[in-house]
Amino acid sequence: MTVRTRFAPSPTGMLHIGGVRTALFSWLYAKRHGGVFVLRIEDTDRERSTEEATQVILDGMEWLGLHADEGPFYQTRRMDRYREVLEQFLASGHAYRCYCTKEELEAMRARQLEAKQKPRYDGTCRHRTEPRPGVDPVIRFKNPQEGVVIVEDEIHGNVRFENSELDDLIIARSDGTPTYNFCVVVDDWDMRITHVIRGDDHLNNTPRQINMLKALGGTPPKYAHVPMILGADGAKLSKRHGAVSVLQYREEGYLPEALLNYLVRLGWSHGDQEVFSLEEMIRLFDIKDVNKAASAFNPDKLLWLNQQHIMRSTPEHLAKHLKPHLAALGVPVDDEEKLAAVAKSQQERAKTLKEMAQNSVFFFREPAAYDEKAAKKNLTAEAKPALELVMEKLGALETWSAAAIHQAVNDTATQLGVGLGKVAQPIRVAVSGTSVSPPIDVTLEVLGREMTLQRLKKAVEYCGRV
RNA sequence: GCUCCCAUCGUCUAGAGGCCUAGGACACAGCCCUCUCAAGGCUGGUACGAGGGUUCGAAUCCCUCUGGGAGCGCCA
Repeated sequence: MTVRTRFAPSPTGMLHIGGVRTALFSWLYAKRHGGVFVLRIEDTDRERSTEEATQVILDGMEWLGLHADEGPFYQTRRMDRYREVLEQFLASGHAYRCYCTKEELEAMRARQLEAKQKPRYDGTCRHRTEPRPGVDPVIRFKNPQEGVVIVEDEIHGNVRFENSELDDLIIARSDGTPTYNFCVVVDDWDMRITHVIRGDDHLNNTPRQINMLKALGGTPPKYAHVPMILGADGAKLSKRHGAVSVLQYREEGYLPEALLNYLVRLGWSHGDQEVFSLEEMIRLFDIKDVNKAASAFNPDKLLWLNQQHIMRSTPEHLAKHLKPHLAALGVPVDDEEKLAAVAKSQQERAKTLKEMAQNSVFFFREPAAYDEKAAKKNLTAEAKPALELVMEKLGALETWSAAAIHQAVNDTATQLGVGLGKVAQPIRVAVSGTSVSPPIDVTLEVLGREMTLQRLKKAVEYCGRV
């Protein structure tokens, strides 16, 4: 049987890393088993669902590369099917119309809470035969009152629920629209989902869903309820630490594979390995190995992993992702070859693409001004002779290569009887405007002879002025 | 309140009875390397929530407690 998994977010809030992780687990599981990954948008709550949130889900999945093999399906377009099953349940006696008013329900709830009981519907309308005038009924599922439901969970093992703990849940509102738990069951069955991988906040819903599925004549899929992600402070994920739109991570300069790597390691591991390529994740990941306990989101480790992935990337891959960040800084680049060379020179010293872009602007545009401290320390009268000499040597170079540049810089230091730093640092400030850049030979090579000499000339003049 | 879930360094985790004087990673501190920043290397501190069992032996199995989380909506 082909493995079929699904990711079924509701577009009521922003897609954040918690959702992305369950999506990733489902996607990985499908890929690993040569299965099918389905995307379904659960938008039955017309009040709270937004176009914007739907778009974030679609864009986020696209950016991360978690492509759906089927879908996106929208629940709002499946209303006819839900109505059909509703009628079927009503006809077969698996469901009934309930005429209890909201006020009555609230009163019942208050009484039960008062008596320190679990609030639940008491089944008043189970045997009602006549409609109640003036009340638009809801439809309730007639849950079995005896016996147990065993949820066979890939992560938690068998979890046992007494049917006597469950009540008759509402599956259609008084306006006739179906509710979440019901739609999920119909959809998962219709879409022939074999593995339901979702947050463990749904574990308690599962026995009801299994009961409805059985009423539908279906057989339960495999379940895997994955632990939730907590904020860095160990509390529930909030906007302060990670509960932001996934797209935020793109803006901040994270590589999609780095975010995925971070997320896959939350609650899952493979020996001591920390860095995983996408291929390794697919090959090594198994839902059975996922931990049961919730885990806290650690931005520092995500940052470190991003750097690891940047270091391991090909310059071309980096260039592709770096480009929009440079553009955002007002530096549109069309020289792909130079962009790749820049990325290569920076990939060992940037934790994010945003940072890389900021530190790479000087390769394309002359700095408006020198960093004050850097200039004061390095563009001094003492540095002037070094800059003049190295400028002369660089100008005379036959080939403009890192090796040749390295030689020229070294020779300058030797000739002047000073350390390499006394020559390299002033050059660095001269060309980049700051005291930080890739190794000076590489920097100059990528920058090109023309811009190098031009900026050195300016620096020499600057040294003369102070 | 009731039901269900969970519990190893600050954080992510390894550990499926002896290999554990508990390993790795992030972060932190120090040192080395060094043209800057990084990267890399080395060193260091910090953890099995508590109490009972079972066993020759328990982080690992069982029970109780404690602590945390989820669900109990005409939300998803």
